[in-house]
Amino acid sequence: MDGSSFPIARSSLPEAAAERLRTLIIEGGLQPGAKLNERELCERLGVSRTPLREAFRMLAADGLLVQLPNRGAQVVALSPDDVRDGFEVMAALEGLAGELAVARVTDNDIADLRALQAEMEAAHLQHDLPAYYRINRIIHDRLNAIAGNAVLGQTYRTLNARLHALRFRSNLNRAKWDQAVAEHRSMIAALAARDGAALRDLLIRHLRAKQQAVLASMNNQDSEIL
Amino acid sequence: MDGSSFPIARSSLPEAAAERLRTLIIEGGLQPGAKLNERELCERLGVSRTPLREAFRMLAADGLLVQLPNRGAQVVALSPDDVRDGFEVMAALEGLAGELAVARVTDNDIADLRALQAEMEAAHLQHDLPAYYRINRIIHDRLNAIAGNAVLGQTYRTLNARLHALRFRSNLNRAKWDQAVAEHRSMIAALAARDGAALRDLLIRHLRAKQQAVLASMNNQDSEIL
DNA sequence: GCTTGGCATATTGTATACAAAATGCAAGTG
DNA sequence: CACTTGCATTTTGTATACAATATGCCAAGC
Repeated sequence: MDGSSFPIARSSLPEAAAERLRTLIIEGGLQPGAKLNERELCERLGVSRTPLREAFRMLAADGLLVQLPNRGAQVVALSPDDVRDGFEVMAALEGLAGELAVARVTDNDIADLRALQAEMEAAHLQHDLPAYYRINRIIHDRLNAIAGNAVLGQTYRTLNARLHALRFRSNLNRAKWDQAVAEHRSMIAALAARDGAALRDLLIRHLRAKQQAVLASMNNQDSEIL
Repeated sequence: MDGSSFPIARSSLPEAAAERLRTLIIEGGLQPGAKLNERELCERLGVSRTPLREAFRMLAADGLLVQLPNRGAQVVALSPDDVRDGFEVMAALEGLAGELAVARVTDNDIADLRALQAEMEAAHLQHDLPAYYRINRIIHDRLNAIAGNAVLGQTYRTLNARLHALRFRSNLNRAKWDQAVAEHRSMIAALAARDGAALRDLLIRHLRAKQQAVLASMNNQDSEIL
């Protein structure tokens, strides 16, 4: 592919519908387990059933929907086992991303990440959880971008979307939050030192901690929400 | 999910069409880069365009097809970069499978794997390459099953299908074949010893070797086919 | 009173008709 | 002669009509 092509990605109706539904599912507009009535959704999205059904197939392949023959589609409701399994795979993927990133990271990348880390620590100091989550996500995405593996990036984003469909509020108490921020600082240090094994290890531990927190909040109704 | 439900999986027309196309792509009935004419495929598969298009969406989500707006679908043609990236992710996934399998493997599992290993070595001695590939695949699938992570299994199978769509004939010469068989023996030993780190390491090396072989055969027209 | 059978309704599944876009070809122009 | 331009044809995109299946309700039987 040379740089002279500018493919206009006029997204088709099925893609647009899928994107809209994806957002609704991840942001909670459609609750886990919710049954999706085709005719009703057609009206809400302003498309006919054919493109909507193609969108369903796409989202089902991503694991955001389950389609039961002759009984329609519903938003996936992840079991604790699904969450455990999903985070285990995420940890392996992020670990790989760390190893690959070490081999390709530039000094500019590290400077960018340090700036993001500073923003994140500021959000942490100000107890600004939404900003923290936002920057956190950007940092992880950036790491994946540095890794430069398209298949990894695609797999990561798909699985991440599925886990986010939980709309989990992990029981992120103060101690865990402090811990997570510290881990991020170590990660950037490992990346700057080009220590792939250490970075992989940190990322896997980081994800395991998140896994434990999410699983705990799934079991505890009264989990501490911060 | 309790064990008392027996959902009859009457596969729908789109699913059946997708399965048929998947087989055609993986086994070479449809060559990489081939343009898929909807009307023609409808006749060949005996379905109308609506379910066929839903099948297209499913396969595109699996990465077996690419769909260009207003220009139809075509079988994916993987670049060397895609292959490199794909095998890197596969290695990470198999490594995880090894680590997880160690924690759950039973003595029966190990006995089964040893029997498969013996079959594989017999195929190797008889230079029966198809049988070798078949048993090899069964062993890797079995390892994933023992790992008991549904998300991992799903991700693994999808990516595996995409890589198999290459219909690669790696330049598997005698030395590499001997090496691969020996590696398999070591893997089973590591599993029997419940040594997760060693098994992970072996699996990753094993996949890296395969990656190199496939990449080499992509570059060399005259690669040694055995 | 609870279950079962059958009917009416609603919903999903598939085929097809129509619309929009791309493709290929031929004629015209510099 | 190469390049463009316009038209006919093909192909894809979307909506809708019809078919098949599931769902819910009510009545009848045990």
